[in-house]
Amino acid sequence: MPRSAAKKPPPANIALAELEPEGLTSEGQGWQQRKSAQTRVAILDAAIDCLEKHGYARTTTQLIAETAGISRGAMLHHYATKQELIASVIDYAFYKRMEAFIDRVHGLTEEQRVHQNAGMEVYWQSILTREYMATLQLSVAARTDAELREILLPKHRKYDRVERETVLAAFPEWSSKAELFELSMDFCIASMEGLLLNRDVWDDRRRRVALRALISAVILMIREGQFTPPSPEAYLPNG
Amino acid sequence: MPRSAAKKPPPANIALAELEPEGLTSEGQGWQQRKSAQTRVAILDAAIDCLEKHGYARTTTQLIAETAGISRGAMLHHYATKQELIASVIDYAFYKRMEAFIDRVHGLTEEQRVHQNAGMEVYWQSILTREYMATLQLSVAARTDAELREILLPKHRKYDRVERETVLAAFPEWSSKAELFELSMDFCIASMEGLLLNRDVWDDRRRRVALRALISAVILMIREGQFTPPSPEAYLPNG
DNA sequence: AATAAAACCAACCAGCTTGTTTTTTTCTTC
DNA sequence: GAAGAAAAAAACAAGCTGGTTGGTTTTATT
Repeated sequence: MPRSAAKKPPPANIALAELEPEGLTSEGQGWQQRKSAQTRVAILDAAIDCLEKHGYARTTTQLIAETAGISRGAMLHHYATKQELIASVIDYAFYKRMEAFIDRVHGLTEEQRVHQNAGMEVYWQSILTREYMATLQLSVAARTDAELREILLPKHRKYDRVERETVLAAFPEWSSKAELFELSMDFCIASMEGLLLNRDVWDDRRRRVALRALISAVILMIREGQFTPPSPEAYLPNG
Repeated sequence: MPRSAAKKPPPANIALAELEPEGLTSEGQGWQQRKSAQTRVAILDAAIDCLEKHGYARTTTQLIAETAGISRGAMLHHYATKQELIASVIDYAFYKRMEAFIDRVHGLTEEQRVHQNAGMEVYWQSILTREYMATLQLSVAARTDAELREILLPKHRKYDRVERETVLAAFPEWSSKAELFELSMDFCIASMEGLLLNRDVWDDRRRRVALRALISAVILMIREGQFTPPSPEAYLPNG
């Protein structure tokens, strides 16, 4: 029942390499440890599935165990409490998503990567994943759940930095304009998240058009240096 | 304990007027009906509070009743089931938010409204409300809760149309370019929602910069007609 | 081969949530 | 003023969740 264990491509940058989850490599020593790693990966993947399909509130330990194909007791042997499990899920989901992102970027041709701004499309792909949806569910839940927020927020802040480094490492030609690049990233992330949220209520055409507008806006922003608002702070009293 | 009942400004457009919630006017006939309306408003406001502060999953009937300052039995007298209550909350929150939006737009000078694009700032204000947050919580919950989705989705689609009409009615000069205006609205809504979600993890400056970039992008988009992406569909295989 | 440890499983308990039912209070109306 | 309806409160029943506990199988060690 355990799913295929995580592959091991060489970590693409230092910041990400440090975050590689432990105890999940199925190449280790004894049969027991290998089995244990497989089970853990199965549990984490099951948890991501549950988070994506049922949201944080309905992701019960029972449901995760069923999805993973093991008993609840077995699961609680590997992750004593739900908090512990969720913490591991956060790390696992982020690492897996970044890994996939890097893989996809490496799959681009130089032409696509530099001149066709395909990076944004790849990033959008990384947002359409189970892993990202699971993370988003946790983020929203954390907003109203102090306990979860205490676990998630520090990790989120750290991963925010690592994500910047990772993306910048994948597009080294922007290193000289790091600040502008990161502003564009922020803008891009926020907009794509919002787009993702409206997926259900908008039709396909509408989403496509909005996404195209977004990508165009970012390209323009990054080309021109920045937009020049007519009266910068005039209509931004608070927020 | 019941809060101040809803004021009654003349509805600003037809589509919105049809949606005015019933049974909430505290000017009606007998004392009992007035009291009943006050209690209902108190319950709905309490529910919005709870949704914003605790999320959908933790918004229990018990908690709503406590927040409203009444017993749970009293609440279930007015709204027999939780579904019924939530359905009313959706209507109430949307109507209240649109009402406030219209009020704020009417409060703008012609200079602000037309030449300074203050409409977007006003819209951002309407997103920073308890009502919007409560709605957002419901939206996210509905994604993984079939029962809730059946209640929310049709309302959401309807309100999406009404919102377009309402905003367009507030900015009639755009009627001739309705399609472009609505595309800009979509883009604006998605981006602001995403921005709202990242409120906790980003610092104040970062949010401000991203918001400014967003507003600038929309202004540019609406001025230039549309952005011209280098290769429109090239990097949009799916999504 | 025997002991220790890891992995796994099943049952239980306390707390909470929702919806129903019953009772009490308050207001309307004849 | 009294009967009846509406509103509010309280008590009850059934189901689910998370964490704990005790027991069983499998693997590692000596």
